[in-house]
Amino acid sequence: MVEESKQIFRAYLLQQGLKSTRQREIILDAFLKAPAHSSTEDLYLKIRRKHKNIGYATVHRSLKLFAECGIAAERNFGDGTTRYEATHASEHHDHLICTGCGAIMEFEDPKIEQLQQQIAEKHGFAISSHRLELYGSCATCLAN
Amino acid sequence: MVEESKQIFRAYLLQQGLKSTRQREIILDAFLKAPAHSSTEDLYLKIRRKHKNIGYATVHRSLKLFAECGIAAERNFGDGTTRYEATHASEHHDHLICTGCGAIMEFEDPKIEQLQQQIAEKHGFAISSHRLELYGSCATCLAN
DNA sequence: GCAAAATTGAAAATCGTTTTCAGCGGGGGA
DNA sequence: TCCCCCGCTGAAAACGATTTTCAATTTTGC
Repeated sequence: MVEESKQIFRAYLLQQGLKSTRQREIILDAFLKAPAHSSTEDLYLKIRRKHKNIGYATVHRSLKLFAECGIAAERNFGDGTTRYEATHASEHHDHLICTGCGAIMEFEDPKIEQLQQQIAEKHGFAISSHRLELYGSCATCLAN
Repeated sequence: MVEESKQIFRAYLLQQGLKSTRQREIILDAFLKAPAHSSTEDLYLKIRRKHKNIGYATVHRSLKLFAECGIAAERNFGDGTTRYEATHASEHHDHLICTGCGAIMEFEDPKIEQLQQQIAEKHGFAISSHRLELYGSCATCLAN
């Protein structure tokens, strides 16, 4: 899956007349290894540890590129920072977010997707994407 | 419904030891009359037309208060600005957002809510709120 | 009315994000 | 291979929305 993402990204660069650079490879590697839902800052700090000369702006620009070519998805859970998630061709999924400890869990439900489709049709609407987030307390936080 | 919201707000102020002021009443009035999904800026400019001496910060602070006491809900549709929506004890609803013209439509679907509940239970999770947004093209934009 | 405490408005600070710009570097063509 | 064009980079500055600061003002309980 990681290799596939890399190939998609490289193909995208080629197709768009963009260049393959050392930095982009480093950032791509770091991104694909990082935990899902990392922020630009998270990733920047992580990369910074090994590569002192890579700038925040470059990390930011690379993440935008990843999102453009489809190997990453931007997420926004309302805490003011944008997070990125590798999509590596996986099924779409939604999120459960614990407002107590900040834990983020993923789930998918075809039935909900299907109902969304029906609602859109009823409004003459063509869905291109959606977001569904459930906020509350996770099992661990409930136990305390 | 408007009256009910006003009473909830006033009760909240009292309960929290906060003060009822001319500005808060003006902003509350304007908020309850404004279109759903107005931004702080929208509301500020609207109020500014009649009350030249009410500051942006006060509008902002009041909206936060409205959200705190439950008569308003913060929304964030990914365009970088926070929008507020009067809840006046209405049923919960979700949003269809047209990425072409920016139109925002509302819908509700008890079946989806129910499925969400089931998913949460499966993960030992207690939902306190959720958001569901469908992005795409509205009927009008599709016709063009 | 008085005093204590909260509120206000303007301005400044802050936060994450995005752009600028001068120098660097990739890679196609000679 | 060597150029050269043009995209890329990093640091810093710009940006836009949000939040805080602070001195003056207003509200509220007594």
